[in-house]
Order: sequence, then structure tokens, then C-alpha cells
Amino acid sequence: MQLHRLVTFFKTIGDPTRLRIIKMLSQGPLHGQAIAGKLGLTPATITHHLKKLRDMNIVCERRDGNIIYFYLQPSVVKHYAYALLDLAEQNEVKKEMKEKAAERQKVIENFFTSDGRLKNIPAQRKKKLIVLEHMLKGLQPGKQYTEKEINEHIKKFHEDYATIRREWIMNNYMYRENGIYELNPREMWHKIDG
Amino acid sequence: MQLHRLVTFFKTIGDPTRLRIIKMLSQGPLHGQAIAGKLGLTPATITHHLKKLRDMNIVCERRDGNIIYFYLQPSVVKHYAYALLDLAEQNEVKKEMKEKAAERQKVIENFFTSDGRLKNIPAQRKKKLIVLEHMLKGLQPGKQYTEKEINEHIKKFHEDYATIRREWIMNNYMYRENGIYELNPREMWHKIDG
DNA sequence: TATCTAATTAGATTTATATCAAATTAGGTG
DNA sequence: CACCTAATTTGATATAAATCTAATTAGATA
Repeated sequence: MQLHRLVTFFKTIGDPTRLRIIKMLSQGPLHGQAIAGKLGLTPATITHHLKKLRDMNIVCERRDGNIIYFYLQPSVVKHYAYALLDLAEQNEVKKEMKEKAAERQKVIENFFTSDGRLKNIPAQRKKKLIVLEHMLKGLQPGKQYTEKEINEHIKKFHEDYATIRREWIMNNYMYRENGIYELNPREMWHKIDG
Repeated sequence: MQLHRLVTFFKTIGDPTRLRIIKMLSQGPLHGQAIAGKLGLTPATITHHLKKLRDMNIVCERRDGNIIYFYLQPSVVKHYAYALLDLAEQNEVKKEMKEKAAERQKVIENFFTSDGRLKNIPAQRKKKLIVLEHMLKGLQPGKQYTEKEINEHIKKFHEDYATIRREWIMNNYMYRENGIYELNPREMWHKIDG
């Protein structure tokens, strides 16, 4: 959603008369004179406001005989309300992601040497998963690997390739079939099924 | 939420400069001069806008040394976004309730005579419940009734008081203890536990 | 077609407000 | 204390917009 549209929308509903019209129409459709009567304003003024509301698709109209009924469009209002929610939450989502990334980075710095080799496998499950995922880098999703290729890859990080390989399988990062290994899709990772 | 506060809030964020400030602050706190620089406006103008944002508690400030950092308050923004959602949904909620009431009324007209007696018990569960609830009118919650009193009450609607009474119990509208009957609270109605 | 009513447009007035330049204040730091 | 910088206040200006009255248009109906 472009900023300009948001501004125009909020400017539109940031007026006592128009917000009262919206509230009234949320109870059901009304025609111009009825609105004017309830608000104690002239029809001309109501037209002025309805034009703005129509321009933003907040209300629509339907003629019935000689009078025109104005309807609120709740879906449009909701749409902007959600956009506002996004704007407010952007902050928190990004902050959370940043914090997680920082935490992962710290674990990696703790358990790998400066030249990128694994010192030891963490005992805490959470940290172990971070370490295991880190070592997946360089393996391509969808590609099939022989056991030897997998072992060679692991040896770049640690001598005990058998343990790492077993952990990868156990934590669902990859699966083996007929001696061939392949990465699982990300959404399956570390969901260990009984 | 009073209308006036909503109007003031939306008027406040219905301005391009202020919405840009909000968007910027959603990425993290900034000080006045930084905001002025990024927007190409003078510090005086930024102060003007920040005052409005502060008045609505959309931002708060914290001094660090010589400069003041301005923080977005996402919870406040979210609060108003939800209020706007409510406003838009009011319509639909009420409409739904109206429709339900109309449906109930139709069922009651179908199954009761014009002088208020039950013609027969509906076969469809949904309609049966409506009919059973209708006949509860006149019984007071919290009051204890003898079986005879219950039967007399039912007879105003239908001769077969035994069936109706059994249905009331089965569908959790009331319970019996030592031959004494009492209405269950509404929230327990027709939750049949195995 | 003539007429009636609801809605809109046009024009005028008044109020609100976004912006800046310049002066002032507030709080640190030498 | 003197000084420095960020923020605020003040006052001026220009623009936007809410409202009204009066005139006009659009549609329906007799």
C-alpha cells in the first residue's frame, strides 16, 4: 500500500462529520437528507463529505425510486485498518527477526573456530539445531548426494561425519533412500515425528 | 472509544509528513535532526509534527546525552487500528444477529399457533432447540421449581409435558436434583456432554 | 411534457494548519 | 561559568477545507 493512499484515507476519516457518517452507515444505508437531518447540516455539506467518502470507496450508492441510498463498504475500511496494523507491527516483526539472527550468530561464533570448523556439538537442543543448520550451507535443495559426498562436505567442518550425518537425518533436515541423500524442504526441518 | 479521540487520531496520521515519520520510526528510534534531514524539512516543522504525535501518544521520547530520541508506540497505533476494525465490522455483526433473530421468529411462527400453543416438536435439531428455548420464557434463572410446577408451565404450550421436560434436561437447559428443577446458565445451553 | 424532490455544483466565508525564519530555551560539556 | 547544540516557541504566510446560501441538475412520476 502506497503511503499516499493511506494518508488520503486517514485524512478522509479524520473529520468528525465524516466519521459520524461512517458510524451511522455502519448501522445500515441512509439517504442524503436523512444524514443531513440527523447531523443538523445542510444537504450541500453532506454531498461535500459523501464525495470524499466515495472517492475513497468508503461508501457506495444505489438509487431506489427518487432517493439515493448510501452504503458503507466495510471491506474497504477493514483493508486500511489492516494496513495500519502492518505499519505498527513492522517494527516488532523486524526487531524479532533481528534478535533471532543475532542469537544464531552468537551461537555460531561460540561453536565454530575463526576458520569455520566446528569445535564440538552443543548439548542444548536449540543450539545444536543452529549448528546443524549452519553446516547445511553449500548443500543444494533438490540435489541428490552419495553418502561419500555428504561425508566429504561434513569433513570441512568436523572429523566425526557419522554423528553429524545421523543428527541431520534424526532432525529431519534430510532423508536417505537407497544410499542416496537429499535435503528436505525447509518447512519439515526439525519436526521429529514419533 | 469515543468518536472524538478517533477523529483526532486519524487527523493526526492523515498527514503525509506525520505518516512518513511514523513509518521511519517503525524501523527504529531517531532524533529530531535526523528526521528533519531525511524529510528535507526544518527542525521547527518536525517539532510541530512531533508535538501532535506525542499528544496522541503515538511517539514518546528519551533523552540520551544531548539528543532526544523519538520512539514509535506500536501498541497505541494498533489500538486505534482495532477500533477502526470494530467500526467497520459493527455493521456485519449486527446484521448477523438480526438475521438470526428473524430466522428464529420464522421458526416460532411456524411451530406455534397464533394463541401461542406448540403444534408439534420439530424434527430438525436446530429448529427443535429454538422451540425449546421459546418455551423457557417465564421461567426464572436461579429459581427452584417442583416437577409439578414445571409440568404446569409446559402445559400452557403443549399437553405432552413429559417429552418437553425430558428434552430440556437432555439439551442442558435445566437440571434435576432430588426432584427439584432449576435452569442452567445460558452459556451451558445445548452443550450436550457425553 | 410539466412538475416535484433529492442531489449536486458554484461561490463566498471562515477556520484550521503546514511550513519557515528567527528568537529562545533546555541540557550537556569544556 | 561560558559555550555549544538540539529542541522548542513565536510570529508570519500560504494553503487546504468545512460550511453555508443560492442556483442548477438529474430522475422519477403524474
